Amino acid sequence: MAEATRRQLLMAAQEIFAESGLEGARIDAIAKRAGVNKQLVYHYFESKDGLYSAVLEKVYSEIRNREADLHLDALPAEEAMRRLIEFSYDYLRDNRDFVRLLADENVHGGRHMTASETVQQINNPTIELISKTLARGVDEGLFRKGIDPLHFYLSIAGMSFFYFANIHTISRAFARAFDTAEAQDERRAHIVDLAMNGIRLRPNA
Amino acid sequence: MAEATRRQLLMAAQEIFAESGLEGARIDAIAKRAGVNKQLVYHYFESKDGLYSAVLEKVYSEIRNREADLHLDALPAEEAMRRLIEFSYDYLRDNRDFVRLLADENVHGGRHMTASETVQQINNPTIELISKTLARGVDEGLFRKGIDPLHFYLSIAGMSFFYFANIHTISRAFARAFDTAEAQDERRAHIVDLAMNGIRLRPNA
Amino acid sequence: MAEATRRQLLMAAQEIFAESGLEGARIDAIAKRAGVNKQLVYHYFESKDGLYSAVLEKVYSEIRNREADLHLDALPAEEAMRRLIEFSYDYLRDNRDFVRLLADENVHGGRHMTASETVQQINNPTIELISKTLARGVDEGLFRKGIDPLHFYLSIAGMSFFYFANIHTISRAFARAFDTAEAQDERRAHIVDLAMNGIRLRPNA
Amino acid sequence: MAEATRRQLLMAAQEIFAESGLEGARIDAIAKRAGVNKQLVYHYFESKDGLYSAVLEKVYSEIRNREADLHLDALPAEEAMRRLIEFSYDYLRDNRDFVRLLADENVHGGRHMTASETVQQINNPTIELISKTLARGVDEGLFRKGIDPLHFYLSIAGMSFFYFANIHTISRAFARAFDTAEAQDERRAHIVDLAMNGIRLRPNA
DNA sequence: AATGAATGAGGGTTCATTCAT
DNA sequence: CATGAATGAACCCTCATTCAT
Repeated sequence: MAEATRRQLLMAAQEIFAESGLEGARIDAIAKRAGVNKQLVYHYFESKDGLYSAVLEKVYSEIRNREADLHLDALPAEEAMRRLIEFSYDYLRDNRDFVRLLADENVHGGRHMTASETVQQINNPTIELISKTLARGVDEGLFRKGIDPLHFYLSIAGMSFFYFANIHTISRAFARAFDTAEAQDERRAHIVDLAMNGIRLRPNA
Repeated sequence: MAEATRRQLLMAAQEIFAESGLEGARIDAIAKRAGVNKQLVYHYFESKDGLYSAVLEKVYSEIRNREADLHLDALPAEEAMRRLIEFSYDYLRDNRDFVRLLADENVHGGRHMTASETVQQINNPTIELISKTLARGVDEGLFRKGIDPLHFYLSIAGMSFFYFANIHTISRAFARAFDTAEAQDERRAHIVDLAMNGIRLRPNA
Repeated sequence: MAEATRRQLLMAAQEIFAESGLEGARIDAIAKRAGVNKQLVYHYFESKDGLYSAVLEKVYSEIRNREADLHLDALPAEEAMRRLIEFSYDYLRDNRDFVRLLADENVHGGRHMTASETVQQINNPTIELISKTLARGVDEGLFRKGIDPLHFYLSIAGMSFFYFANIHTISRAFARAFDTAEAQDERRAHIVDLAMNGIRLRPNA
Repeated sequence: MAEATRRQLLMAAQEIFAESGLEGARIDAIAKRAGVNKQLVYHYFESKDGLYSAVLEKVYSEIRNREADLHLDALPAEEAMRRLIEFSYDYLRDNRDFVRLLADENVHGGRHMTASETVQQINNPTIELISKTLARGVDEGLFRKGIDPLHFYLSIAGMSFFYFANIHTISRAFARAFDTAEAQDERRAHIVDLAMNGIRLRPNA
């Protein structure tokens, strides 16, 4: 079945690109892991770069569905914001491929995203959500005024992303294991604490 | 002169590895930019990986000297911490090569740092500094208790790093130019604001 | 057709390895003479050494078929042994590639033959044949007792091999042309004479 | 001291050329083993080939002195010839470098010997010696007539040379260790026996 | 006499890609 | 839809050799 083959290739490519980066990945290895002929890569995706772009589209688009499920509107601002931060952390923790692919794409100057429209479709709703939640919090007298939603997004994303993207050098630098569940829970708690207090009008003692 | 040649190579390599990543970089291009013969790479650094490791050592060790110049001990905790955050942001802003090399090294699993001891020698003093400054702030009744210095470091580093490391995808995703001086100043102000309020006992309104 | 390509490569490689030795041979030259792309060497044989091993296997295995055709059992011992010596000389004379490859492989410490089983399968039957023929000659009262078949094989092979393998230095040393048909016939006659009389009970006057 | 340096280089070169062949040998390795600067190779020998030629000259010229010491004239023909055969075997056994260099030089078409006169000066006296000894044996009624001295030399040399030159493939082919002292003594005895009986009028039973 | 620094040519090998079926 | 065979460009690296002192 044609569609199945395409999917196999995409899955294998995601794994291998995440493991080895764009240039480190081998078309042969991808085809082999997908269990199909190498030439099909060209049949379906035109080139290695085409395949890479398709993988990026795929991992990006997978976020959307998840975010939509949050249903934060019904919650109080405090609770909503906390969930948003947690979600943003959890997503990276559970999708390490996404982290690695994003890092790698930036090493390559983001050139595979030029053509893509998916990326914009994804991030802007998130900013909208943050914006609304911040505003609600301000109305409720909980959050400080003047927090830029985009920058706030970059901050919470950054605090999580940095941890997972650079886990190798960080582990080395601090001679500590950061790959355990405990370490990751600790990190999560810190981020939530720092970000929430960073925007609160009256922080927790 | 031998030492000059070595330095030339190292500089050229830093630039090109930062531009293109480990695998994207071409030994030919590095030698050409250094204005020396290609074989000297092997004479001085043994291999491409050896050269890459040497570049990483170099960029890492350059941070140390800078940090030592901060002299934060004499300042009030609030001021000291603000300067530390600013420094950590400014350093990444002014050393984009470092950001890209760090990202790339992590894409490759951090394998070039295994042998290096330089990395540890750099980060631990920073954590010490943060630790002391946090303690002083707590004593002065300014900062909240219980902030983990290592995690706080990861947070402020992450907020800056994410911005510079992923500037390509971010610019694309939000259809905004982040490479201007204004945008960067804005980002800096946000990080300082969020981080400082994140640890303050009584945040600024 | 894949098999044809493989064969072409093997033939070209045999010639060029025999001409220039393992290290003197150029993969480019082999591919060119085979009329195929260089990369196919790696596709079919994995490496230059792999190709070299394959060539050795080939030239070794080609002896077997020939030896089997001798049918010495039906002949009197004297005649059988003479034919065996002649065959061993003629084979080297007519397969100079084999001589050169064997010499070269030994220059390289015989490392390509470690894996091969072909070699043993070839030589042992020959020793068997010599052994039986010597025994028959002893029974017939023609040959001396106590001739070691393996050493006798090494001797007749050596007398022929030395001549062909070192023909360059020999020609130079004795300022004589050894590459003519006459010189070769003379050598053949000498070897047969010396070897046969060496094992006879009553030598020819 | 200049002469000492030259000698060091020659010795190191002999070893390494014998180990690795002309093309396998590295100038760097030779200089290092000699404990001198690489450039001196060019100073003293002009090129790698020049050094190789010098090594060949050296190992060839070392035979001469030895052969002169034999003093076979005073001995009975039988004894003289036996000693000659033994010497020719022993020399190769004790100078494996010579064997390997000779084999290697022939793999390369003997091109380094073109210029040399040493080689001729060495071999011709040997043939003379054999010739005289054979003649004396015929006169004494011990040896057969009509043995060609040059071919006889090639035969005894070949029986020994083949054994030592191809010891790797031979060991492999017959799954026997040929590098032991016992095996070598056995071989020596066989060669003497076969060659002597090959030329005797009445062989030993 | 001797050295360290530097070079150019090319070697084996890899890999994305295309051809032919 | 899928495959096996084949290619060309280039990459890392090696090595004999020369330059400058």
